[in-house]
Amino acid sequence: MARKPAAGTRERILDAAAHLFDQRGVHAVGMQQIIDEAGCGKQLLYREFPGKDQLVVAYLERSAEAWDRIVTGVCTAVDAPEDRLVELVRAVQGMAPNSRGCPLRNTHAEFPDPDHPAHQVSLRHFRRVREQLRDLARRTPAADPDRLGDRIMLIIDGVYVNGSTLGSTGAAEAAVGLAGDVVRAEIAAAVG
Amino acid sequence: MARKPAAGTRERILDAAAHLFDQRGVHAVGMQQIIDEAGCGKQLLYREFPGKDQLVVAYLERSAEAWDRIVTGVCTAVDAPEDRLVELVRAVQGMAPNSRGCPLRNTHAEFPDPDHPAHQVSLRHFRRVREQLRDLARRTPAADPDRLGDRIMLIIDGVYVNGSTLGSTGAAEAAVGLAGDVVRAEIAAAVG
DNA sequence: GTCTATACTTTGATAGAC
DNA sequence: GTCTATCAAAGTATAGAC
Repeated sequence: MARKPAAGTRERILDAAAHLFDQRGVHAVGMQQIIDEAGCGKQLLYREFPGKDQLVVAYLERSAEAWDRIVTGVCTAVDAPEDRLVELVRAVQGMAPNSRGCPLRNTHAEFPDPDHPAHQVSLRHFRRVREQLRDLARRTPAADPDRLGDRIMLIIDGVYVNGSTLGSTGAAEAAVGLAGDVVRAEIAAAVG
Repeated sequence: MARKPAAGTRERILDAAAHLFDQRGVHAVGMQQIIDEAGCGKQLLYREFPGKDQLVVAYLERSAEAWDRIVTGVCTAVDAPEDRLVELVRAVQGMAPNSRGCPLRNTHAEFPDPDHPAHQVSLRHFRRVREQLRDLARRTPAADPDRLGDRIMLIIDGVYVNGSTLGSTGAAEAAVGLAGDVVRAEIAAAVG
C-alpha cells in the first residue's frame, strides 16, 4: 500500500470522466475518450479503475458527495429546519436549467439491470436522500414529518427533471414557492 | 402503398419491442431479441423499420399516445377541470410503483445527444404535455393557470420518478393530496 | 521504473444477403 | 431463419519516451 504513482491521478481521471458523463451520458462515452480528456495512458486508468463499471461507480459516489455538500452548505447557511427544506429546492432549481438533469437519476435510467453496481449505488443514494429529507423534516413542527420530507423529495425530483429538459420556465421558479406552501401547510396542520 | 404483408405485423413487432424496452431499457435490448420476441423474421422487421432508431421513435410515439389515452380517459371520467388535474396525478401515482418509470423520460436519459431523433421526439412530448396541462388549468378559475399546470407537471414527474425507484411509499400516496392542495391554493388565490 | 501511445484480441450489436 | 460483413467499444499486451 505504500505506492501511489502520482498523488492526484485518480482525481484527474475522475474529473475527466465526470465531465464527459455529465455532458453525454455514460453509454455514449468510451474509455478512450476519457483517456484523451484526462491526458493519461491507458495503463494508468486501468490501474486506478479495473473496469468501466468501477469508474461509473466512483462517478456516482462523487455525484452523491456533491449532493451532500449542497445539503451541508444549505444547513450552515440557514438555521431554521423549515427554511432548509425550501432552500434545498431553491438550490436544485438553480442548477437544473443548465444541466442535463441529476447524474444519479440519469445513470440509474441508463442501467436498468438491478444487478448492475451502478443501479444499486444510485438506488442506495435515493434511499439515503429520502432519509436525509425526513430527518430534516423531523426537526420542524410538521404534523407528519415523513410525509413532508417525501413531498420535498418529490418536488426536488420534479424540478430537476423539468428544469433540465424544459429549461428555466416560470414554472420551475414557482417550485420554490410550492415548497414553501407545502412546508407551511404541514406545520399549520400540526398547530390546527 | 398497396402491399401490406400482414395486417398486424407492424403492431406485433412494436408490441414486442415496447415490452422489452419498458423492461430493460433501449440500449440493453438487441434487434435479435426483438425478433425472437415478435416471432418474425429479420427481413420483416427491417421492412417495417429501416433501423433501430426508427423503431425507438415508433416506441416513443406509442408511449406518448398511451399518455394521451390516460388524459382523455380522465377527462371523460371527470368533468370538473380542477378534479381532472388531481386525477391525472392519481393515475400516474397508480402506475409508477410497478413500472421502471416514464418510458419517455427514461429513453430521453438514454439518448442525451440533442441531434438524435429519440431525444427530439421525447423532448417534443414534454413540451406538448406542458401545454396539455396548462390548457387544463386554464379551464379552472386559477389565479395563474400556467403556473398551476406547470406545478401539476412537476408533481407528475416527481411522482413517476419517485414511485418507480422507491416504490409505493406513503409519500407517493401523499402526492395526490399535494396536487389537491396545489389546485385549491391556486383557486383560492384567484378568489381572495 | 513509471507513464504514454499504440497495436491487438474479443465481444456484441447493427444490418444485409441468401 | 441462418449466416456473414462491418463496426465500435472493452480490455490486454507491448513497445517506446522521460
